Amino acid sequence: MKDAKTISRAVINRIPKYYRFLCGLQRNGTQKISSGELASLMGVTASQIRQDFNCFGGFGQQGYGYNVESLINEMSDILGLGVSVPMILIGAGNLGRGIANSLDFGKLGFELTAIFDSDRMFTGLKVRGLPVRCFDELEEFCAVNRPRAAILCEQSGEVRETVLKLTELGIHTFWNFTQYDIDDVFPGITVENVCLSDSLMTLSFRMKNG
Amino acid sequence: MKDAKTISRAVINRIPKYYRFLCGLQRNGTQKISSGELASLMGVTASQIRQDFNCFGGFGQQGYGYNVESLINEMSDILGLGVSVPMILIGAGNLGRGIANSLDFGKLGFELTAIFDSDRMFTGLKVRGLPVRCFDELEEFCAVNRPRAAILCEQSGEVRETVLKLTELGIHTFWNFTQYDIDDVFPGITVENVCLSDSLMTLSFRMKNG
DNA sequence: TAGATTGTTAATCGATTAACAATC
DNA sequence: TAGATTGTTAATCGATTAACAATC
Repeated sequence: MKDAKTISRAVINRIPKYYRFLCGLQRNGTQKISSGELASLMGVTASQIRQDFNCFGGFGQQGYGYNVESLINEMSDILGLGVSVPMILIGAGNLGRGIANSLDFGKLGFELTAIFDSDRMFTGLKVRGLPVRCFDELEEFCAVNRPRAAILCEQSGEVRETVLKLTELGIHTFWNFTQYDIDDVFPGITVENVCLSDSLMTLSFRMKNG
Repeated sequence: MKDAKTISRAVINRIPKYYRFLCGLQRNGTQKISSGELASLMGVTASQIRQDFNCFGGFGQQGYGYNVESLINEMSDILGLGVSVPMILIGAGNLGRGIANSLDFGKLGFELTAIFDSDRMFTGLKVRGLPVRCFDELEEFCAVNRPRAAILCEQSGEVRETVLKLTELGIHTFWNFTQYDIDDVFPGITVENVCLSDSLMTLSFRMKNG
């Protein structure tokens, strides 16, 4: 296996899709698959699949193909899905509640352990069984429970301040749904920006120009 | 301006980000900006900005730079934000409600006109002022109101059937939040897949291997 | 005119695809 | 052994960056 740091973003972004399709195959009872079969199923090239898989090691058997179950296990290990990282949600508005309630964090390598909102209107509201906490509790909660990742769903423009604060409290991984890009703002943090309005604007472009 | 169909996906995906930063500059009262200044603000290269802008036409003035307001207007036109396309939401679960309530569709080139859910438990519930309708009403609603785009937030695996049905009812543009990729499944449709669990898995990988 | 900055061509870089030897 | 399919190298393709002439 290559050093994980050298694997390109393009490859990494494809791994979850492989994982998803392989899980679907397993549910159908498929036990082996060749790169060619998987390629036509997923609408990609067999070359790309073999190149991608070989970033992580030789999972296949020449003349035979890939064993679905062991491939799933490898992918799960690569993605770190078996390691449960405590994660908090910042922002209990519509989008925050929607995300908290709609994902199976346990299957994705995380555990949602707390929800915070600066607006006291939300304090005490139960979201997915967790009480919404006010910001005053943040420091103590982090000291005691040591969350290591945060979902950012704030509406306000205080995102940079929030990230700085959370970084000081030991959180260095951010799943960012706010309007504000935080790539590379602070060295050493890991960020995934999901800008839904950008996504909808590209759809608008493609619909109206396609 | 190049033919829109020849513009690469990489460029299209960057346009909303330019638009977002330019709107921020305008709010600060900035009237002109050079590709170099914008580049350092956004953390990209000036070359890339000039290449991207020139896919759509020469917006700048040599020796001066770009006028922020006219650039915003051009971007808005390119993205089609001024044209309001009627859009419906399929699936009024947690994620569907979160998305319906958290976006300003009017500013993004769409108008949310109806919400449908196959589960009658939701029927009549008001989401963002719109009543959730049952699937029986879908055909008549489309015949009368002619929506042209749909947000897919179903939990079930019936997504392909839903897309086929909507296609027959005149909807060819899909913003897809389900687990099921629908690229190229039906010819002539425009799809933007947003797989949140894929996004979280890539974050898991990068956190745990970075 | 001199300085600045664009628009555009050329060079580089990286990612994808094709080809094929290795091998099960 | 013969057939199939991987792992991996080489070729192609596309996207990004650098360079610079055009021009405001």
